[in-house]
Amino acid sequence: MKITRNDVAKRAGVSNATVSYVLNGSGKIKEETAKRVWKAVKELDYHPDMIARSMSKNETMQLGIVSEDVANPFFGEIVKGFESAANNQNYFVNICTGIHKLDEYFDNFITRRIDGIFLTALPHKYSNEKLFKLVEHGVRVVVSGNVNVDYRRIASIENDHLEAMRDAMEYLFGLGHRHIAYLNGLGKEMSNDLRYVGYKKMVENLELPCGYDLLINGKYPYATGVTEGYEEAKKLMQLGNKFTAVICTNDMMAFGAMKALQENGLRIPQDVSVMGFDGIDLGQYWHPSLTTMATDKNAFGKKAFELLYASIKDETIGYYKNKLKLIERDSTGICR
Amino acid sequence: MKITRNDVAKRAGVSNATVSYVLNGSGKIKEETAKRVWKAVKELDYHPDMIARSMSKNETMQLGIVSEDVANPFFGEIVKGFESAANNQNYFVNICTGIHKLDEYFDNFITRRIDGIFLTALPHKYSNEKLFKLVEHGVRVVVSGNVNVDYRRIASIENDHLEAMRDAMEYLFGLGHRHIAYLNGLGKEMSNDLRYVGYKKMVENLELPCGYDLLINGKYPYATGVTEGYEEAKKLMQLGNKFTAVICTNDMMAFGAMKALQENGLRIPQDVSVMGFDGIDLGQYWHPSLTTMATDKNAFGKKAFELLYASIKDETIGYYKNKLKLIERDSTGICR
DNA sequence: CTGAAAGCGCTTACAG
DNA sequence: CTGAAAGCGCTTACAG
Repeated sequence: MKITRNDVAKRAGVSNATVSYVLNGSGKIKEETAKRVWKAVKELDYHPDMIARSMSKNETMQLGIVSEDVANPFFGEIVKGFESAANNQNYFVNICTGIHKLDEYFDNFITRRIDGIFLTALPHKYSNEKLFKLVEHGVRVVVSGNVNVDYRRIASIENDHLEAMRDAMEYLFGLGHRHIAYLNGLGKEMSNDLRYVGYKKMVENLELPCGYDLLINGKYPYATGVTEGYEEAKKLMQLGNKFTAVICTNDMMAFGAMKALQENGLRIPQDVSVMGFDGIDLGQYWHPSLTTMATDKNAFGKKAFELLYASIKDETIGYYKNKLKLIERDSTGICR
Repeated sequence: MKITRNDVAKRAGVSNATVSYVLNGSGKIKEETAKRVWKAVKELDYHPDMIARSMSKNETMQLGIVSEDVANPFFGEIVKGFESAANNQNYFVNICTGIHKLDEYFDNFITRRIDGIFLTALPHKYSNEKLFKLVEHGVRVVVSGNVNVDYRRIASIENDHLEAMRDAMEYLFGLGHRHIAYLNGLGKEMSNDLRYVGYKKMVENLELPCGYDLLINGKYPYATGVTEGYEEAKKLMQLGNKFTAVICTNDMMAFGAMKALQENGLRIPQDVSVMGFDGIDLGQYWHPSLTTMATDKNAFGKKAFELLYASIKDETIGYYKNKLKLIERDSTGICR
């Protein structure tokens, strides 16, 4: 038989309500009564029932995090930062990999009365309409990677990819590079990634002679794994245009790209410089180690939770723009 | 105002119970009545409340998966396989990173009435006693990586590391290697990892002249990231003993080890062969690509779910031993 | 084939 | 300072 509050109450010789007050620290209960209650709890090995609590409190203390790709260490680190901060406030977090249609997840969040979610999936996977529906049903949302959402209605946290791309391009420019390629993890039609936008802008600003000839788009809608980096680098080489540096949408792609370039006898960085985005740990062990625009992933996840928490507690719709930092390593060098 | 079953019932002109029967497909309801109910559901945009359902059904349809290190792609893939299979049976899965003390999580599982968990964390993080307590409280468990647990009481799934290590050693032996090092991700005191046991056994069986001189233990209790591989390889070199091949506890460690070896001017595989365990995708893009003992991660995760499901549905305590497969790539070669 | 009603285990205003 | 009781939104035997 399951031990309930009633059992505890009986054993402690008090009422149901008193047990609640003691356990939740609400109400003022005589210390001596409280002691009896705690004693009964221990003796019976009583575990409160959160389901029943959720029922009456109308909050579940559960949060969801929808992440595009848990197998990418980049997201893994963010998730850790988020979860750690959430646990400190007694939230339990559900991680959803987004393999299935997100619509199903969204319905699940409503049906399970999840208090809030952190949504890092790409916008093409869901409609903003669905997002608002979620909010209407009482699920708080913090979004990342969706430039089209109205940030006055939905809290959001973004990497400042525009600025980061500018820094990356200026860095390579400073090393003498004028033929800089960009391997885009997104399909052609997806113009909502600011790295893409930033790249095109910087090609103009720096008046690069290559123009857009070195821009390789990926699979629609989105694929940024090692494999894609490898394949896009192959495509770039097949084009036959001159290039001396390659920027990739993320580090994983950069790993794949390096592999392809090396297989073709190109030395890094002597013949071609390569850089990525994200700053995952692995980059420093790659051969050669990877220059990258790094995000402080732990802080990012923590900040995401804080925005969500603020949204739950006092309806605050926050917005946070995260700055990336250049980490210079061995995969980039002076243009010869 | 929240829309409930009562609202639907009223609108459809039926009772509360009838709505339940229709939505759950239980009971025999006239088709024409059912239609009215579904119509009302649509019109009101009604979402059933799982919390209330859990309350009366005494099942939450939530599963937990406790994974040592979500940032390692190896676990990420397993998680995906598990989650995918679970979703097909309408389960929702919570992924727990195990950053905090697992005891807290365990209490959480009870308190939240999680139907079952897949526990892949290392045994030193929890006591078997705690595990049994979980089961007593109605939480089903499938465990992995705990050789000490009684597999007649707790369902489990294990990689056949003993056999895999034998295959790995015989493979290297066949290439002519007689001085084979093992970089162990676990601390000295942890003898419950079968790779470690298998290594020592094979050193004996093959009568390797190196004996145990090339066995490097890791940090207590457990650390198998790139960094550890790097550091242990350094230690190995400092020892000054002759070695021509290196086996690592997992692929991530192998990456770090390769880096350290290369930094010391050793060529892979010309001067030293390196292999890992796991078979993560990244291995094929490394430079040189990594020879490894691979697990079918998706299948592993799926199987884990099936064991858990069987345990929930009909109290079956299953056991499954997973076979690894040698993937030969460029990081290993004939001993010169 | 359908409805009235008890029950799941908590919380919390309201009395006292 | 403590208790009796209503309520949270479902499910499901039991009647009819």
